[in-house]
Amino acid sequence: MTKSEVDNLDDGYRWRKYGQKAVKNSPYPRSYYRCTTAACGVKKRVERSSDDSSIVVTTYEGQHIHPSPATSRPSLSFVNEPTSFGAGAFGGGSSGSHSHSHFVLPHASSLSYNNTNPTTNSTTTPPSLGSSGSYVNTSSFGGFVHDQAIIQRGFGASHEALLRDNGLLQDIIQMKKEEKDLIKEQQ
DNA sequence: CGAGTTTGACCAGCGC
DNA sequence: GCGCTGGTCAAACTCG
Repeated sequence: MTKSEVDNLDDGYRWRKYGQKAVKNSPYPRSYYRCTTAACGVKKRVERSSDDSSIVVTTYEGQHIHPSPATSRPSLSFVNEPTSFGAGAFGGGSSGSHSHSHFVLPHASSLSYNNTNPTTNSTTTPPSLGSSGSYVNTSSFGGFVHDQAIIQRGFGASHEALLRDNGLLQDIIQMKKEEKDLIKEQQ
C-alpha cells in the first residue's frame, strides 16, 4: 500500500504490463504486470484505492529468482546492499526503490490489509525463502517494513527521522497532514 | 527493430 | 446452464 501519483511504481525491477481490467467496487482499473526477466514468474497487480485515489495498492505474487536490474543502475546502486537483497522477504532488492515518489502509509503495518490469510499461503508452500511457491503479501518487504517503522516513529513523536530520511517523503506527509486538517475544518 | 503498452477477446471459477 | 467477475492472451500499436 503506497501513496503515489503514478501507478507504475519503480520497485527496482522491470515489469511488463499484460492486462488491465475494471474492478468491481472500484472506479479505478486494476493493472496486471509480470516481471520481464525470463523464467521469473513474479506478477504484481496494481490498483488504486477506492477510498483514497492517491493510494496505490500493489499486490506481489511470487519471488524474484534474480537480482534486481536496478542494481546495475549507478543511480540506484544503493539497492545492491547484501542485506537488502538477501533479507527481503521476497522481491529481493526491492528496498530503496520507494525513496522518491511514494511511501508506505503509516497505518499500513497495523492493518491486516487485504491479506486475508497470509498463513494459509505459508502452509501451502514451504516457508523457506528459497522455495518456488508463490504467495501474496504486500507488507513484508524488508525495506518497506523498515520505512514503516521510520514513518510510524515520525508520526508518533518525532519528525526528525523523516527530515533526516527523506525530504520529499516529508513533503508528501506534510501535504497529507494539511489535507486532513482541511477536512477536519470543513467538518 | 525490439521492448513495452493498450485493449478487446477469451477462459475459468463461482454463485444462483 | 447462465451471467458475472477476475485473470490472461495476443494482435495492434507506440516509443526510443
